[in-house]
Amino acid sequence: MFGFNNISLDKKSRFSFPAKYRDAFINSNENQIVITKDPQYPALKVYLGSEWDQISTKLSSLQGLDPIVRNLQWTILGNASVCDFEPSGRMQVLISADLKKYAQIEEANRICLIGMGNKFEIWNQENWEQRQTGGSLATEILDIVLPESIKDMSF
Amino acid sequence: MFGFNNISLDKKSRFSFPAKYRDAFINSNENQIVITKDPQYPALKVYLGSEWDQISTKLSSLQGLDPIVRNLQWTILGNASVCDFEPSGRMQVLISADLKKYAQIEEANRICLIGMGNKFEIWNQENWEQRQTGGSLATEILDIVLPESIKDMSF
DNA sequence: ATAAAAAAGTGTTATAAAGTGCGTTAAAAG
DNA sequence: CTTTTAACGCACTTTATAACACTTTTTTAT
Repeated sequence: MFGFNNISLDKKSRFSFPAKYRDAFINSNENQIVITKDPQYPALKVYLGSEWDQISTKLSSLQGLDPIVRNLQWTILGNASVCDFEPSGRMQVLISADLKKYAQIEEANRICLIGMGNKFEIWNQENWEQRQTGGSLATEILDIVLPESIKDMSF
Repeated sequence: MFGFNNISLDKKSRFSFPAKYRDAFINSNENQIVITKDPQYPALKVYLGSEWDQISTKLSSLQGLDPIVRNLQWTILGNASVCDFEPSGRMQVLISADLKKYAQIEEANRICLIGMGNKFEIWNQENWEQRQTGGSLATEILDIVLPESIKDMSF
Protein backbone atom coordinates (compact mmCIF):
# COMPACT_ATOMS: atom_id res chain seq x y z
CA MET A 1 0.00 0.00 0.00
CA PHE A 2 1.91 2.93 -1.36
CA GLY A 3 1.54 6.45 -2.51
CA PHE A 4 0.40 9.94 -1.76
CA ASN A 5 -3.24 10.88 -1.18
CA ASN A 6 -4.71 14.26 -0.45
CA ILE A 7 -8.03 13.53 1.22
CA SER A 8 -10.67 15.33 3.20
CA LEU A 9 -11.88 15.02 6.75
CA ASP A 10 -15.60 15.38 7.26
CA LYS A 11 -17.11 17.58 9.97
CA LYS A 12 -16.68 14.85 12.53
CA SER A 13 -13.00 14.30 11.64
CA ARG A 14 -13.43 11.06 9.76
CA PHE A 15 -11.61 10.09 6.61
CA SER A 16 -11.97 7.11 4.32
CA PHE A 17 -9.12 5.19 2.83
CA PRO A 18 -8.95 5.51 -0.95
CA ALA A 19 -10.64 2.66 -2.76
CA LYS A 20 -7.42 1.57 -4.41
CA TYR A 21 -6.29 0.02 -1.11
CA ARG A 22 -9.43 -2.05 -0.63
CA ASP A 23 -8.09 -5.26 -2.17
CA ALA A 24 -4.92 -5.10 -0.12
CA PHE A 25 -6.94 -4.66 3.08
CA ILE A 26 -9.23 -7.53 2.17
CA ASN A 27 -6.31 -9.80 1.31
CA SER A 28 -4.50 -9.07 4.54
CA ASN A 29 -7.72 -9.90 6.34
CA GLU A 30 -7.56 -6.94 8.69
CA ASN A 31 -10.46 -5.77 10.81
CA GLN A 32 -8.58 -3.30 12.95
CA ILE A 33 -6.56 -0.18 12.31
CA VAL A 34 -4.37 1.59 14.86
CA ILE A 35 -3.54 5.29 14.74
CA THR A 36 -0.84 6.74 16.95
CA LYS A 37 1.75 9.49 17.15
CA ASP A 38 4.91 9.54 15.08
CA PRO A 39 7.82 9.76 17.55
CA GLN A 40 9.88 12.16 15.41
CA TYR A 41 7.55 14.39 13.46
CA PRO A 42 4.23 16.16 13.96
CA ALA A 43 2.50 13.39 12.09
CA LEU A 44 0.48 10.25 12.73
CA LYS A 45 1.20 6.63 11.98
CA VAL A 46 -1.48 4.22 10.87
CA TYR A 47 -0.84 0.50 11.28
CA LEU A 48 -2.78 -2.57 10.27
CA GLY A 49 -3.92 -4.59 13.25
CA SER A 50 -1.48 -7.45 12.69
CA GLU A 51 1.45 -5.11 12.19
CA TRP A 52 0.49 -3.25 15.34
CA ASP A 53 0.39 -6.46 17.36
CA GLN A 54 3.99 -7.16 16.44
CA ILE A 55 5.28 -3.64 17.04
CA SER A 56 3.44 -3.10 20.29
CA THR A 57 4.45 -6.49 21.67
CA LYS A 58 8.09 -5.90 20.86
CA LEU A 59 8.11 -2.33 22.10
CA SER A 60 6.35 -3.00 25.37
CA SER A 61 8.77 -5.80 26.18
CA LEU A 62 11.81 -3.51 26.05
CA GLN A 63 13.58 -2.20 29.13
CA GLY A 64 11.66 0.89 30.14
CA LEU A 65 14.40 2.27 32.34
CA ASP A 66 16.20 3.51 29.25
CA PRO A 67 14.83 7.03 28.74
CA ILE A 68 14.74 6.80 24.96
CA VAL A 69 12.88 3.52 25.06
CA ARG A 70 10.54 4.93 27.69
CA ASN A 71 9.83 7.91 25.49
CA LEU A 72 9.08 5.76 22.48
CA GLN A 73 6.78 3.61 24.61
CA TRP A 74 4.92 6.67 25.84
CA THR A 75 4.59 8.19 22.42
CA ILE A 76 3.72 5.13 20.40
CA LEU A 77 1.88 2.90 22.86
CA GLY A 78 0.42 5.59 25.05
CA ASN A 79 -1.34 7.38 22.24
CA ALA A 80 -2.59 4.50 20.17
CA SER A 81 -6.18 4.55 19.12
CA VAL A 82 -7.59 1.22 17.98
CA CYS A 83 -10.43 1.43 15.48
CA ASP A 84 -12.72 -1.22 14.11
CA PHE A 85 -12.30 -1.42 10.40
CA GLU A 86 -14.32 -3.12 7.66
CA PRO A 87 -12.33 -3.48 4.46
CA SER A 88 -15.48 -4.36 2.56
CA GLY A 89 -17.33 -1.32 3.83
CA ARG A 90 -16.59 2.36 3.80
CA MET A 91 -13.12 2.03 5.29
CA GLN A 92 -13.77 5.05 7.50
CA VAL A 93 -11.64 6.02 10.46
CA LEU A 94 -12.06 8.72 13.06
CA ILE A 95 -9.10 10.84 14.18
CA SER A 96 -9.30 11.89 17.81
CA ALA A 97 -8.94 15.51 18.89
CA ASP A 98 -5.63 14.70 20.61
CA LEU A 99 -4.05 13.16 17.58
CA LYS A 100 -5.32 15.94 15.35
CA LYS A 101 -3.71 18.46 17.63
CA TYR A 102 -0.42 16.59 17.64
CA ALA A 103 -0.31 16.48 13.85
CA GLN A 104 -1.39 20.11 13.67
CA ILE A 105 -4.50 19.36 11.66
CA GLU A 106 -6.99 20.86 14.07
CA GLU A 107 -8.71 23.28 11.79
CA ALA A 108 -7.90 21.87 8.40
CA ASN A 109 -10.31 19.53 6.71
CA ARG A 110 -7.65 18.17 4.39
CA ILE A 111 -4.91 15.73 5.24
CA CYS A 112 -2.15 13.92 3.42
CA LEU A 113 -2.27 10.15 3.74
CA ILE A 114 1.02 8.59 2.73
CA GLY A 115 1.17 4.88 1.98
CA MET A 116 4.53 3.47 3.07
CA GLY A 117 3.96 -0.21 2.36
CA ASN A 118 2.94 -1.84 5.62
CA LYS A 119 1.85 1.41 7.23
CA PHE A 120 0.54 4.88 6.47
CA GLU A 121 1.46 8.33 7.68
CA ILE A 122 -0.93 11.22 8.11
CA TRP A 123 0.32 14.77 7.74
CA ASN A 124 -0.97 18.27 7.78
CA GLN A 125 -0.53 19.41 4.19
CA GLU A 126 1.69 22.42 4.85
CA ASN A 127 4.03 20.39 7.05
CA TRP A 128 4.26 17.69 4.45
CA GLU A 129 5.08 20.07 1.66
CA GLN A 130 7.63 21.87 3.76
CA ARG A 131 9.26 18.56 4.65
CA GLN A 132 9.26 17.37 1.05
CA THR A 133 10.80 20.52 -0.27
CA GLY A 134 13.63 20.32 2.25
CA GLY A 135 12.43 22.67 4.97
CA SER A 136 12.75 21.44 8.53
CA LEU A 137 10.00 21.55 11.11
CA ALA A 138 10.23 23.06 14.53
CA THR A 139 9.28 19.91 16.38
CA GLU A 140 11.68 17.72 14.49
CA ILE A 141 14.06 15.53 16.46
CA LEU A 142 17.01 14.87 14.21
CA ASP A 143 19.66 12.95 16.02
CA ILE A 144 18.39 10.34 18.37
CA VAL A 145 21.14 8.04 19.57
CA LEU A 146 19.38 4.74 19.46
CA PRO A 147 19.85 2.05 22.10
CA GLU A 148 20.83 -1.35 20.68
CA SER A 149 17.48 -2.85 21.58
CA ILE A 150 15.58 -0.85 18.99
CA LYS A 151 18.15 -0.51 16.25
CA ASP A 152 16.62 -3.40 14.39
CA MET A 153 13.03 -2.23 14.78
CA SER A 154 11.31 -0.20 12.15
CA PHE A 155 8.21 1.70 13.16
CA MET B 1 13.96 -2.34 -22.57
CA PHE B 2 16.00 0.56 -23.76
CA GLY B 3 15.82 3.79 -25.63
CA PHE B 4 14.28 7.20 -25.92
CA ASN B 5 10.61 7.79 -26.72
CA ASN B 6 8.73 11.01 -27.11
CA ILE B 7 5.07 10.17 -26.43
CA SER B 8 1.82 11.93 -25.70
CA LEU B 9 -0.46 12.08 -22.69
CA ASP B 10 -4.20 12.02 -23.30
CA LYS B 11 -6.66 14.38 -21.61
CA LYS B 12 -6.79 12.19 -18.53
CA SER B 13 -2.99 12.04 -18.27
CA ARG B 14 -2.54 8.51 -19.53
CA PHE B 15 0.22 7.32 -21.81
CA SER B 16 0.78 3.99 -23.51
CA PHE B 17 4.08 2.18 -23.71
CA PRO B 18 5.42 1.92 -27.26
CA ALA B 19 4.56 -1.36 -28.94
CA LYS B 20 8.20 -2.33 -29.28
CA TYR B 21 8.28 -3.22 -25.57
CA ARG B 22 5.27 -5.50 -25.71
CA ASP B 23 7.18 -8.77 -26.10
CA ALA B 24 9.51 -7.93 -23.24
CA PHE B 25 6.54 -7.18 -20.97
CA ILE B 26 4.80 -10.39 -21.97
CA ASN B 27 7.96 -12.44 -21.40
CA SER B 28 8.60 -10.98 -17.98
CA ASN B 29 5.00 -11.83 -17.12
CA GLU B 30 4.27 -8.53 -15.40
CA ASN B 31 0.79 -7.35 -14.58
CA GLN B 32 1.73 -4.34 -12.52
CA ILE B 33 3.70 -1.18 -13.14
CA VAL B 34 4.80 1.25 -10.44
CA ILE B 35 5.51 4.94 -11.02
CA THR B 36 7.20 7.02 -8.38
CA LYS B 37 9.44 10.04 -7.86
CA ASP B 38 13.10 10.05 -8.73
CA PRO B 39 14.90 11.05 -5.51
CA GLN B 40 17.47 13.22 -7.28
CA TYR B 41 15.87 14.83 -10.30
CA PRO B 42 12.50 16.27 -11.26
CA ALA B 43 11.67 13.06 -13.06
CA LEU B 44 9.70 9.86 -12.50
CA LYS B 45 10.82 6.27 -12.24
CA VAL B 46 8.80 3.42 -13.68
CA TYR B 47 9.38 -0.07 -12.31
CA LEU B 48 8.01 -3.46 -13.24
CA GLY B 49 5.97 -5.03 -10.45
CA SER B 50 8.55 -7.67 -9.54
CA GLU B 51 11.37 -5.15 -9.47
CA TRP B 52 9.26 -2.89 -7.28
CA ASP B 53 8.54 -5.66 -4.81
CA GLN B 54 12.24 -6.12 -4.21
CA ILE B 55 13.05 -2.44 -3.89
CA SER B 56 10.10 -1.57 -1.69
CA THR B 57 10.61 -4.53 0.63
CA LYS B 58 14.23 -3.68 1.16
CA LEU B 59 13.63 0.03 1.59
CA SER B 60 10.73 -0.28 4.00
CA SER B 61 12.72 -2.62 6.24
CA LEU B 62 15.43 -0.02 6.88
CA GLN B 63 15.58 1.99 10.11
CA GLY B 64 13.20 4.88 9.60
CA LEU B 65 14.57 6.85 12.55
CA ASP B 66 17.56 7.74 10.35
CA PRO B 67 16.54 10.99 8.61
CA ILE B 68 18.18 10.18 5.28
CA VAL B 69 16.55 6.76 5.15
CA ARG B 70 13.25 8.31 6.14
CA ASN B 71 13.52 10.83 3.34
CA LEU B 72 14.16 8.17 0.75
CA GLN B 73 11.26 6.15 2.10
CA TRP B 74 8.99 9.16 1.82
CA THR B 75 10.09 10.00 -1.68
CA ILE B 76 10.14 6.56 -3.20
CA LEU B 77 7.56 4.59 -1.22
CA GLY B 78 5.33 7.47 -0.26
CA ASN B 79 4.80 8.59 -3.81
CA ALA B 80 4.51 5.28 -5.56
CA SER B 81 1.49 4.69 -7.73
CA VAL B 82 0.78 1.04 -8.46
CA CYS B 83 -1.06 0.45 -11.73
CA ASP B 84 -2.63 -2.65 -13.13
CA PHE B 85 -1.02 -3.41 -16.42
CA GLU B 86 -1.95 -5.76 -19.25
CA PRO B 87 0.97 -6.39 -21.58
CA SER B 88 -1.38 -7.89 -24.15
CA GLY B 89 -3.70 -4.88 -24.06
CA ARG B 90 -3.19 -1.19 -24.56
CA MET B 91 -0.35 -0.94 -22.03
CA GLN B 92 -1.82 2.29 -20.71
CA VAL B 93 -0.78 3.94 -17.47
CA LEU B 94 -2.14 6.98 -15.65
CA ILE B 95 0.18 9.62 -14.20
CA SER B 96 -1.28 11.26 -11.12
CA ALA B 97 -1.49 15.03 -10.77
CA ASP B 98 1.12 14.95 -8.00
CA LEU B 99 3.67 13.07 -10.00
CA LYS B 100 3.06 15.29 -13.00
CA LYS B 101 3.72 18.31 -10.86
CA TYR B 102 6.91 16.84 -9.46
CA ALA B 103 8.26 16.08 -12.93
CA GLN B 104 7.12 19.50 -14.13
CA ILE B 105 4.86 18.08 -16.82
CA GLU B 106 1.67 19.67 -15.59
CA GLU B 107 0.57 21.44 -18.69
CA ALA B 108 2.45 19.57 -21.36
CA ASN B 109 0.85 16.65 -23.11
CA ARG B 110 4.18 15.26 -24.25
CA ILE B 111 6.69 13.36 -22.17
CA CYS B 112 10.01 11.61 -22.67
CA LEU B 113 10.03 7.95 -21.71
CA ILE B 114 13.54 6.61 -21.35
CA GLY B 115 14.12 2.86 -21.25
CA MET B 116 16.93 2.02 -18.83
CA GLY B 117 16.84 -1.78 -19.00
CA ASN B 118 14.81 -2.98 -16.05
CA LYS B 119 13.19 0.40 -15.46
CA PHE B 120 12.07 3.54 -17.27
CA GLU B 121 12.36 7.21 -16.53
CA ILE B 122 9.83 9.88 -17.43
CA TRP B 123 10.98 13.42 -18.05
CA ASN B 124 9.57 16.73 -19.07
CA GLN B 125 11.06 17.33 -22.49
CA GLU B 126 12.85 20.60 -21.74
CA ASN B 127 14.42 19.19 -18.58
CA TRP B 128 15.62 16.14 -20.42
CA GLU B 129 17.22 18.17 -23.18
CA GLN B 130 18.86 20.51 -20.72
CA ARG B 131 20.24 17.56 -18.76
CA GLN B 132 21.54 15.89 -21.90
CA THR B 133 23.29 19.02 -23.07
CA GLY B 134 25.07 19.40 -19.73
CA GLY B 135 22.93 22.03 -18.04
CA SER B 136 22.07 21.50 -14.38
CA LEU B 137 18.59 21.82 -12.94
CA ALA B 138 17.47 24.00 -10.09
CA THR B 139 15.88 21.24 -8.02
CA GLU B 140 18.83 18.93 -8.38
CA ILE B 141 20.18 17.33 -5.22
CA LEU B 142 23.78 16.48 -5.91
CA ASP B 143 25.46 15.38 -2.73
CA ILE B 144 23.48 13.03 -0.55
CA VAL B 145 25.66 11.36 2.05
CA LEU B 146 24.32 7.84 2.11
CA PRO B 147 24.11 5.74 5.27
CA GLU B 148 25.70 2.27 5.06
CA SER B 149 22.34 0.54 4.97
CA ILE B 150 21.48 1.81 1.51
CA LYS B 151 24.89 2.01 -0.13
CA ASP B 152 24.33 -1.32 -1.84
CA MET B 153 20.85 -0.50 -3.14
CA SER B 154 20.19 0.75 -6.63
CA PHE B 155 16.92 2.51 -7.31
C1' DA C 1 -30.97 12.51 40.67
C1' DT C 2 -33.50 13.51 36.56
C1' DA C 3 -34.62 15.75 32.43
C1' DA C 4 -33.29 18.59 28.83
C1' DA C 5 -29.86 20.14 25.85
C1' DA C 6 -25.67 19.84 23.59
C1' DA C 7 -22.04 17.41 21.69
C1' DA C 8 -19.95 13.51 19.68
C1' DG C 9 -20.27 9.56 16.89
C1' DT C 10 -22.51 6.51 13.18
C1' DG C 11 -24.74 5.59 9.02
C1' DT C 12 -27.13 6.82 4.38
C1' DT C 13 -27.81 9.17 0.21
C1' DA C 14 -26.93 12.30 -3.75
C1' DT C 15 -23.89 14.45 -6.99
C1' DA C 16 -19.82 16.06 -9.21
C1' DA C 17 -15.32 14.74 -10.50
C1' DA C 18 -11.96 11.45 -11.60
C1' DG C 19 -10.77 7.22 -13.80
C1' DT C 20 -11.54 3.37 -17.19
C1' DG C 21 -12.63 1.01 -21.42
C1' DC C 22 -13.17 0.90 -26.13
C1' DG C 23 -14.15 2.33 -30.94
C1' DT C 24 -12.51 5.58 -34.51
C1' DT C 25 -9.34 8.40 -36.83
C1' DA C 26 -4.79 9.73 -38.11
C1' DA C 27 -0.12 8.74 -38.75
C1' DA C 28 3.74 5.91 -39.45
C1' DA C 29 6.02 1.74 -40.90
C1' DG C 30 6.72 -2.22 -43.80
C1' DC D 1 -1.06 -0.49 -50.65
C1' DT D 2 -1.54 -2.95 -46.46
C1' DT D 3 -0.64 -3.37 -41.74
C1' DT D 4 0.63 -1.68 -37.46
C1' DT D 5 0.89 1.85 -34.13
C1' DA D 6 -0.23 6.14 -31.81
C1' DA D 7 -3.55 9.63 -30.68
C1' DC D 8 -8.07 11.23 -29.94
C1' DG D 9 -12.92 11.29 -28.45
C1' DC D 10 -16.73 9.66 -26.19
C1' DA D 11 -19.55 6.94 -23.02
C1' DC D 12 -19.63 4.48 -18.98
C1' DT D 13 -18.17 3.35 -14.25
C1' DT D 14 -16.22 4.24 -10.01
C1' DT D 15 -14.88 7.21 -6.38
C1' DA D 16 -14.79 11.11 -3.19
C1' DT D 17 -17.21 14.20 -0.54
C1' DA D 18 -20.74 17.11 1.22
C1' DA D 19 -25.28 17.12 3.22
C1' DC D 20 -28.49 15.12 6.02
C1' DA D 21 -30.71 12.18 9.58
C1' DC D 22 -30.37 9.43 13.43
C1' DT D 23 -28.27 7.39 17.76
C1' DT D 24 -25.46 7.55 21.73
C1' DT D 25 -22.87 9.90 25.14
C1' DT D 26 -21.78 13.82 27.86
C1' DT D 27 -22.87 18.07 29.96
C1' DT D 28 -25.83 21.35 32.21
C1' DA D 29 -29.57 23.04 34.91
C1' DT D 30 -33.15 22.32 38.00
